[in-house]
Formats: sequence, structure tokens, C-alpha cells
Amino acid sequence: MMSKRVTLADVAREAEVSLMTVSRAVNNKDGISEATRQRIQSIADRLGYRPSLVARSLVTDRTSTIGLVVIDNANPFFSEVARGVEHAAYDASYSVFLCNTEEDTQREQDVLRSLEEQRVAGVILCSSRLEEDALHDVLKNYPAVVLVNRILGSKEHGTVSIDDQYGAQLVIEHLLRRGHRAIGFLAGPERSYSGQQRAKGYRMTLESAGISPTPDQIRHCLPIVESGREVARELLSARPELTALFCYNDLSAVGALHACAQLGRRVPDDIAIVGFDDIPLAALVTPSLTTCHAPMYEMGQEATCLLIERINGCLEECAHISFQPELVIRESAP
Amino acid sequence: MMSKRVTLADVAREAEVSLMTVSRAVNNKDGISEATRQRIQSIADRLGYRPSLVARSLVTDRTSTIGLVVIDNANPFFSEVARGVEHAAYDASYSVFLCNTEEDTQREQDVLRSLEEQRVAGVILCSSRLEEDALHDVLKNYPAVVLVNRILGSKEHGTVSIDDQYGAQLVIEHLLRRGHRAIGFLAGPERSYSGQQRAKGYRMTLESAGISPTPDQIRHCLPIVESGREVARELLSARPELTALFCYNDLSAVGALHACAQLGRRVPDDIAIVGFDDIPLAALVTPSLTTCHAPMYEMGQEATCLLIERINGCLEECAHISFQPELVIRESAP
DNA sequence: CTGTTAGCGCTTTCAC
DNA sequence: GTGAAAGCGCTAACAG
Repeated sequence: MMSKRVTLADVAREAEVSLMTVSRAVNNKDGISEATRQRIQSIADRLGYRPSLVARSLVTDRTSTIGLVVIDNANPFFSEVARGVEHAAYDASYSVFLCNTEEDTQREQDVLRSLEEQRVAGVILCSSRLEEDALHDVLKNYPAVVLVNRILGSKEHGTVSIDDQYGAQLVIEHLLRRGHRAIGFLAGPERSYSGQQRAKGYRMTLESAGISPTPDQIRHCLPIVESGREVARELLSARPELTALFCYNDLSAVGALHACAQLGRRVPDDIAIVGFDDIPLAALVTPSLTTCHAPMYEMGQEATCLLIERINGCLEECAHISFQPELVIRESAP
Repeated sequence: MMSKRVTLADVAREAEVSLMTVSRAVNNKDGISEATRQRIQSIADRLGYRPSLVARSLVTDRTSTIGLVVIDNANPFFSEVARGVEHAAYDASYSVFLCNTEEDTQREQDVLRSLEEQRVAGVILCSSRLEEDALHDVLKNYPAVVLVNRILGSKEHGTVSIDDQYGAQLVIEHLLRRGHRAIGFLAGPERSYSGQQRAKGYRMTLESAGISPTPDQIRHCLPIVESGREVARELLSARPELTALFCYNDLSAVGALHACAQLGRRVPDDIAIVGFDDIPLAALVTPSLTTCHAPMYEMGQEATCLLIERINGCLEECAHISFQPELVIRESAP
């Protein structure tokens, strides 16, 4: 199926020049006459020469690869971030390794280690579930790091996030304005930084309105439909007086929608449901979801640009990008 | 942020043995006493040694990376395939490069070329939009290839697909059974192999029922909601007598659902809508979508296993896997 | 069981 | 402008 690979030496032999001349020609370096460059280039093309990035990387000590670590690429939030990352990386001639952690901290450490062995030029780590110490440990060997949806005490890494606390505030203020007082919260995974921040925004906004949410109206859930359905059902059964439910993300909110249907509670008449992220699905379900828009694609793009700047040694400027969420009011909480 | 990388030589110096002994120790090769292995391993750990896969690849002429090329990772079909690929690759200790082609053949060739330069051990190419010649050309330099959703005349590459023609047959037979005679078809992208196969199934099944679909009740569309909406609106405006619409995939079917709403046509009472793939969204929209289930995750897994077998030189057995689609009847075409 | 030698394909450095 | 030499970090092959 495949014959032996063509190397610089093969091209050099064919062109009857030295290896170095071929290297200069194909890399468009100067110190070579335009005539020979063209001649060599055409021979290289004819032979089907493709530079070996692995050989090049070994000598330059620098790859053109980056690692993208997400919880789950099938989650629309991450697949959209990934699309932004891939696009920006393509534009900058980087290739992207995609890794899923599946909410498993062991696996997160594993993929980070294997990326290190691949000698990626940098890594974009989304929604890390590692504790600060463990995280610091695995990241310290990386030349460049951008964290998405996670902010660390030490500001040594680039970060891209949405203002989760403000997003939660927007949601709760909206619900308060509509007269809701008993507002439950599906808080997302326990180890989720965004979840913690949104919880903070939820609590603070309610408290400024003189309302103290009780612990049992806040429940953790996984960021998927099934978990949202299950946890929402439990919560709404235990606390039937709740008139609104703020959900960690749109997927869990869709699950909550189902739970309401099962419990015979009409949305939005009996209970209002709000999600987070504004994935395409949010506009497509019935009733359509009120949610907080996160610019997922741009976040992926920005994370990549930031990472590449850091790879190139620009460690200072705009290393911490925060996007402002925007409330999108739809049918589930008009 | 990062000090100089620890190499085999560093560990060798520290352990006062030769480089080879360290190599044997960390790679669990034999020809070394258990005592020294342990001693060396602990020194390697203490120093934070991580083997350089780029150096290893250069000498072994074999990387532990594979390329995954899809049209659009944000499309739930591909993101689910990708999840299956990533999982199987992780289990086999391979890393995955993710590339989007965005329906652009130039870009498809570009990413395939860059993957070649990365010296991937193999590539999984999903839904290629290249012509057979061009495709053959870019793939001939690869040590191992698995094609998803595309079958070539020459059987030299591994393939994983769903039986598109049979899927279309299932859909059309279902619609015929429900009394539909005037059935439109959103055929997907012109260059889509699956689209062509589904068109074949659509035509043949109608013809066996004595119905000849006219060309204008078949229209190409992109596999996304917006395009489905637009093309369905045109089609249903031009051919208002259609009582059913078979759509290339679930996303375009959701678009068709919107078009019907805009045109004041009730689904399924005035018109039946059927999709393809059975992405999670299909069950979540209202009305829920009747569709053909494709085992996306398993397809990704199988493609990866097949690829790895081929990388390891097993070119024969089960090189062509075909999954049978299953009709999932929901509200949009009961 | 352990070490030495050679070399993977390329770029960097320096010489012509 | 062009070329020769050295070496990136590692492993295969062979020697002890």
C-alpha cells in the first residue's frame, strides 16, 4: 500500500545537491538562488516528498501540536469549543490532539501525561476536575497552558472563562423580577469550578433579595440530560413548593423539562426552568429554554490564540480572558 | 515555568548505568534484573522522566498517533463517532489528532497532508467529499486507512458504514405502509456518499411500489438545521401536495420541522417528517423525530479497532464492517 | 544481564 | 550560495 518514504536525502540525490540545499529550498529559507529553489521544489513535488515533523521536532525541540482536553466531546458545549480550537489551530498550522476525561480524574492525569510524552507545544485544559495541587503538578511540565472554565490562585497559566457568577446573577435577577422566590438549583458536578461559581452567584443574588436558600434546594448533578432529569425529579418531589429551577447547563435543564412533564408540572406556568450555555438544543426543545449564552466557539478560538502566544513566549498580555454571559429569554422562563 | 526536560541520559548518569539499561528498565523489556529495574524506575520517577515519543518514533519509524478527519466536530453525529474513536484509541494507547474539513475539499486534502507530515500511524476518514481519484491520491501514502461512511471501488482500505440504502428502504416502506405516496427527499450534500446511497434506497423502494419520484421532489441540502429549514421550505412551497418528507439526517429534519411550522403545516397530521442517525436531539424535539438509528459510538470504536489491526499488519479479516440501521418510530411519522 | 555502536530524518553551525 | 559535520533522544543489533 505504501512504499518507502521519501526523505531529504532522496531529493538531494535526485537533484544532485546537498541535503542542506534541499532543506533550505523546501523551507523557503534564504541563502539559495531562486533558480535552484524552484528546481529542487519541483523535484521534491515529483517525488512526493513530505517533511517529517517528527524528525524536525526532535532537532528543534518544538512540535507543532497542541493538546485539547475536555470532559466529553459529545457534549455540545465541548464539541463547539473544540471546533473553535481546531479552526484557530488549523489557521496557525498546529495539529490538535483531542482527549476526553469522562469526568475521571485519573484519566485526566493519564491523558495529560501522554500529551506530555507527545511533547505537545501546549495544552488547553477545559473544566479540569483536579484539585489545585494535583493540577499544578501535572501542568508544571508543560511549556504553555491555557485553562478553560477554571481559574487558579496562581496566575501562571492563561485562562479563558465566562463570568459564571455574573451569569447566575443575571438568571436569578430575572427570576426574582418575575416574582419567583423559591428557586431551586441543580449545581452541576461537585468538582466543577463553574458550578461552584454559579452557586456563589445564585446564593449572593438571592441573599441580596433577602432570601436564604436552604441547602436542600441545591443539588449536584452531572452535566447530562439523564442526570438532570433524575435529580430534578428528586428535588421537585422533595420541594414541591419551588416555582423555578436554575440548572447547571442546558443539558441538565432539558432533563429538568422532562422531570416536570413526568411530574405533571407545566413549564413555564407551574414552574420556570433556566439553563446555561445556550447550546443549539436550547432553542430547539419545547418549550424552548431560557438560558445564559456562552460564546463557546470564540472561547475555543481565544484559548488557542492565547496558547500560541504563550508558546511563542508572550506570557504577559491578556493572559486572562473573561467572557460576559448574556441572558437569552425564551419560553421556559419568559 | 518549565525546566529542561529529563532524558534517558540524565537518568543513566544518576543511576550510574548505561543508557540502554535505563531504556530497558522504563520500557519493561527483559534482559535486566528485577532489582536494577526497580532501582532505575524509582530514579526515573524521582527525576520526573517522561519518554519522548518523538525521539522514539524517529527511530522506530512508527508513531502512536492516529488522525481522525470529520466534516464538523460540532455535528452530533461526528462528535459521537469521535467519542468512540477517542475511547478505543485511549484503550490502545494511541493519541488522536482531530481535524475538521468543514465540507471543503481543499481543506480535506490539507489536513490529510498535514497528518501525513505528522507521520500518523493511520487515519480514520469520515464522510470524505473527495472524488475517487483525488481520494486515492491522498490516501496512497498512508500506512493504514479506515473510511467511515464511504465505500470505494478498490477494497484496499478498511471501511465502516451503515447500510444507507437499506435504511432509506426502511423509512420509505414505513411511510408507504402509512399510506404516503407523495414523499419528498432532502438528499444531503451532493458529494455525500451516504446521501447518494440513501437516494438509491429511496428511489428503488418507491419504484417497487409503482411510484416514480420526480426530480424536483428531491433536493440537496447541507446536513445542518438551517439548510434543512430553508430547503424544506422551498420544496414544500413548490410541491405542496407532498405528505411526507424523508430528510438526509436528523439536523436537516429538525430544520424541516421548523419549515412546516412556518408554513402552517402540522406534523405529523398534515405531513410526516423522518430523519436519519438518531442523534440525542431526535428524541428531544417536539414532535419527536422518527428516524433511522445509526450506532455512531460503536462505529467510531470499530473504525479504530479496525485501523489498529491494519496498523499492526492484519489487513484481511473483517476489513469491511456494515452496521444495520434500525427504524425508530416517534411522533413525527408514527 | 549490561554496554557499545550506529543511525532514524532533520536543522544548526560553521566552513568554503 | 552551498556543503560537511554534529547531534536532537531514543532503540535495534550486536558484543561482552
